[in-house]
Amino acid sequence: MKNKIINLLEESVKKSAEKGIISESDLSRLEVAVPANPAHGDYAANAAMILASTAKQNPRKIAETLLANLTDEENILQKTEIAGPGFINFFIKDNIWKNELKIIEEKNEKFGKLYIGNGKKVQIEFVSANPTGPLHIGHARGAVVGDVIANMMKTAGYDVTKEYYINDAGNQMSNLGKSVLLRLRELAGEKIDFPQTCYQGEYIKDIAAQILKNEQNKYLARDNEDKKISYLTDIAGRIILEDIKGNLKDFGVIFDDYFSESKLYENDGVSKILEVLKKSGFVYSDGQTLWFKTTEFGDEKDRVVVRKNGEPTYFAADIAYHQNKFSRGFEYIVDVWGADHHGYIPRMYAGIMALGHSKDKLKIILVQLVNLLRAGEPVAMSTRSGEFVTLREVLDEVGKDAARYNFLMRRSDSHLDFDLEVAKRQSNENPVYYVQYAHARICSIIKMAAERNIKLPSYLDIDPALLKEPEELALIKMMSRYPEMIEGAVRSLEPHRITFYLNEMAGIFHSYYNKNKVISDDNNLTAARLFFVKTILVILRNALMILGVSAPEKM
RNA sequence: GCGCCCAUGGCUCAGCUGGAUAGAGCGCCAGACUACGAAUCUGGAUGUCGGAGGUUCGAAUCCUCCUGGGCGCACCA
Repeated sequence: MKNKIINLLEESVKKSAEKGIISESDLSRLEVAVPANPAHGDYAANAAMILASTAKQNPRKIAETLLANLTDEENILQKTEIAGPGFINFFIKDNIWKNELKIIEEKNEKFGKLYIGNGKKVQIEFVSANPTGPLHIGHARGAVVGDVIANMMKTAGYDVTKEYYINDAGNQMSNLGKSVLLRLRELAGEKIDFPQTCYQGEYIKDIAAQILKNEQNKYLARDNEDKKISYLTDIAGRIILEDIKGNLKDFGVIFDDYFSESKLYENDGVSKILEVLKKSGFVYSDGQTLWFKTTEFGDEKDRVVVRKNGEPTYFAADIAYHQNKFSRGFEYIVDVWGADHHGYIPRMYAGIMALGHSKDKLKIILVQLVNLLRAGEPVAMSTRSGEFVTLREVLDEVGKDAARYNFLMRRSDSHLDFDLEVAKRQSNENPVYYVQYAHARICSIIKMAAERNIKLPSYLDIDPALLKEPEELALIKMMSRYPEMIEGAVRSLEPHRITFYLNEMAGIFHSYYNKNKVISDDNNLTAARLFFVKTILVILRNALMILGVSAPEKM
């Protein structure tokens, strides 16, 4: 619908320009938006004000010209008006809006699918937590945001791959092996002074116990320590990664790929990239140390890529990793990071730009930390002490739907209070149930109709003119704009727009439900309303599907 | 010290990339089930959009400075 208005306007601008009445100007700033106040029409355009600055004419006069040259071939406009400083307000005929119901019915689960992605290959990388411990609640938010962004982009016609990057090459990993070794010896009865720098969590003991059971005492002797640690690192890493995968799966997050950092080092992959950068002059040496000139791309200082001891840094691997992504044919890359990594952004951009990739091929989404509460009181979280609430615990306690929905209720770059008590409460404080309840209610109505042998009508069976309640019209417009909402969410990569949309829509529906009976003695009215609520179901389902939240038929 | 991100009713947050009179939810008070599901609905008020300038037809939104919070500033990942 919005596109139709834009087309009408563009035609008019062209026509007016040909006639020389106005000088055609940049149309890229042309904006058609839904006004906050419904009295200002279904859509409003700022075209006249935009053109006024270059044309040096009164915006209202330009608006008049544009309207005079507007040809509404499809006859969709009820009226237009010029308002305020030069807005053009468009009022669309009710029957045109109602026509959208037919489209929703026909497209059904495909309603809201877009083609703006055009099959473009996109990779979205998220979570990517080191397999040194279980996922905690902070990872959960990133997991949902990444997953839903992926779903949105798929809906919009992108060819999306979800990837988890495993940092399994650093010394945090060998620290894991060391922690396990020490706990093993402790379990075997030795008195161990367990260092602060090691992983404190209980899960380390569990893993140690498991290994001890399988392999008895072969780690007790003090020989070949490095070898033992490396072996234990490998085993523990695998156990933890399997646990992570299981948790993510139960959270509804399934990755297409798990990409191991160590793979980057195969065939000297990392050094080869550094060699390339050296040749192009972005990498220079300072004694044994290799530096990357990230300052050339706006970073505060240059960054080390190979340490004095000859080992490449994490950053070096990350450059190679991103090059690898491009080499695999991804045309657009989305990284979802914790907000505490924001200082890393200029470096990452420098990395890809030095390798000849345009900056706009990479988009980094920052997800702010989660403030965990229980009944309003902060829950102590400390990774060092091993005290944290895991994703598993959140899932067990509040459930997948409530957890996911709660993480999607704010923009990802703003802090989120997550209250475990509120999230599991089945009450009006919990929007997920508000939306799901609307869905279950409609299912219930449809079931009731079936029990009374009332056929579920299709658009051709009903008289759309009977849908004339204010809530009906509001919902019809809102549903028609669903694809526009999705498009906005995709362009801005903002999943929270979907939850806000759903809350609003469920609100209008509940209000409508309380005022009006769907099933009544009036057969024609019943048919019209049954069909109408059926289309609401379509939108709710499609949107919840993108969020990875279930649409229950009863609750 | 330098850099990035925030600051919107009592609380938690939206505000469609600069638009018209700034919106929800929670909480508070008072009401609505012999009616398709009360996990619902109806009504009631609260704002110098942290402060001060600037940009223009127009600013919560963009620029500068200040105040107050969060986070970064490794040859860690």
